[in-house]
Amino acid sequence: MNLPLFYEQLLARYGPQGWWPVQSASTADPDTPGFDYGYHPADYTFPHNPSERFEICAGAILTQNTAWSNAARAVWQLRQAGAMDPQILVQSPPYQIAEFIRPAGYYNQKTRKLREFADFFLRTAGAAPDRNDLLSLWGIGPETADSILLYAFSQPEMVIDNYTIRILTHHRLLPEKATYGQAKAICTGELPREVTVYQEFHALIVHHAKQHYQRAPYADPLLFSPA
DNA sequence: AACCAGGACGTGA
DNA sequence: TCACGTCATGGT
Repeated sequence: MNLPLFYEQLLARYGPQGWWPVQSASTADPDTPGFDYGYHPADYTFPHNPSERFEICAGAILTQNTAWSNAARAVWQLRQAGAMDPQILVQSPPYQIAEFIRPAGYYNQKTRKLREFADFFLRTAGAAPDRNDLLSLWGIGPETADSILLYAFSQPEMVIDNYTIRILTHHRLLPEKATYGQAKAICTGELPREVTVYQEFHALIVHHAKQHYQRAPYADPLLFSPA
C-alpha cells in the first residue's frame, strides 16, 4: 500500500466529496431534516465570489475541534444576521458575534479569531494570503491556515488533521508520532501536486475516519483489502 | 453519562 | 521541544 493507491481507493469507494461546503444557496434552517450543507461534489469552481470565499474561511475557524453540524449552525446564524461579512464582523460588538456562533462552541475564542481574521481579510482584499502571514494571526494554526489556502484560495497546500495522522499512521504510511510538518511533507511528496487532489484527499480522509476511526481498535476495511 | 468533534494557545518543565 | 490544561456546544 502506498499513498496514491490509498487515495484512489478512497475516491473509488466514496466518490468526490464536494468540499468545502458553501451555504450560499441554502435558505432552510440547519435543524430542518435533510438540510443542505452545501457540498458540491465534482464541482471545483468554488468559491465563486468574495462572499463565498469569506464564508469558507470563517467555516475553517468555526469548525476547529468541532463537528461540522455544529459549525454549520454558526455559519447559518451569521448569514441570517447578515454578519457573515468581514466589514460587519470588525464593527460588531463581540458579545453579539458570540451569540450568533454559540452552537460552534468556544464562542469567546472564536469570536476573537473571526474578528482578527476579518480585519486581515479586509487588509489583503482578494489576493491569496502568504501562509506565514496567516500563521501570525491569533487563532490561525497550521491546519486552519492550510484549509483557508486550499479551499478558499485554491492554493496547493495539503491539509493535515488529527484524522490524517491517525489513519496514515495506522496504515504505516507515516512514522509513529509524526508531526504536522512531517505528515504534510510526505503527503505532498507522494501525491500529484494538484489542488483538486489535495481537496479531495483531505475530504476523503475525514469521511473515511468518521466511518472507521471514531474509536480504537480501528477496523479499517481498506487495510486488508486486496491490492 | 462519559466521550468525542474537520485545533490553537498558554504555561511550566 | 513537549506534555498538559483550557476553551464550550451538541450528538452518541
